[in-house]
Amino acid sequence: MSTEVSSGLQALQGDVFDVNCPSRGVLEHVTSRWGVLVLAALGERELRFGELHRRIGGVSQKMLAQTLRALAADGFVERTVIPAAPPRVSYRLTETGDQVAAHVVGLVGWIERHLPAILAAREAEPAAAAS
Amino acid sequence: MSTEVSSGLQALQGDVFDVNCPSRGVLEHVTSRWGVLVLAALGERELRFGELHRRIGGVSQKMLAQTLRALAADGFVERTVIPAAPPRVSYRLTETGDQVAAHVVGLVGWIERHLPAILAAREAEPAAAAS
DNA sequence: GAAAGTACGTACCTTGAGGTAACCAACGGA
DNA sequence: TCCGTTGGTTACCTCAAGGTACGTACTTTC
Repeated sequence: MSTEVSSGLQALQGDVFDVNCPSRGVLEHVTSRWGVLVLAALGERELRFGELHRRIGGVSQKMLAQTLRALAADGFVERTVIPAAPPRVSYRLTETGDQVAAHVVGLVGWIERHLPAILAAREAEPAAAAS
Repeated sequence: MSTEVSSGLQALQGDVFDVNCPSRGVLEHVTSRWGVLVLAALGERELRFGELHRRIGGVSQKMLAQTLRALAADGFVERTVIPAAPPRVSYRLTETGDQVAAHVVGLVGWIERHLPAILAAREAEPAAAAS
């Protein structure tokens, strides 16, 4: 078990292999379809809502807002409202957000660099590519 | 555009921010709900189907098989059948799989270690935790 | 001889992720 | 005066992710 309180002491860390561990939730926010891309985009620099929307191809405003809310709730992203004529909102990574984003950017970068090799392997193998 | 063939030259790498880039598919296999956990589990050592099933809390046999098929198709996981009485099947990371898994393990490990801090931040903030 | 373990495949059904579209409020510009 | 921009929210609907359950084929164990 993980992060047990019942025994009187907090676990020092989580265990993603445990179904009930709250780390599962955090992991799913971070590795969600749009969560990864938001973190990767904000890993480059601070961005406004519209900029994020344009940067991440295919996101709807709804999902972008929802993803940002989840990441903000976990303390990875900070939301700043610039009180201007049409109020502009800026998003940047927090200190902890910067650390997760570093891992995410590393993963994403690896995939981008090795994409040709992966694609080649796909066609070579007779295995079915589902999902 | 990414991995363009129409112009006569293969792009050297993908771009996850492009909706049509095939890296999106690979990324979603790797960061899928069970994909992350399978890679993390196999990052520790080679495992049989049943062992994976027991290790990863909450997976159904169906999803485990499906996830393994997708990861095998991308060339991250190698399937080995041991021709025994009830044929046993073993799964291990390929060389490229080992590299992605390293990133995934790093990310997962970071989350596990920082879980208490994240949970504390969640409660401190008034933001709504959705999804 | 019945039950259980191993490694799935498949049919069926539910849930929720996620898309579309409309609406809002405030302001600047034509 | 009406339109467009910014950053959303909300309602509605669809489709696929994913769970449950059962079948299979062969073997060991009780």
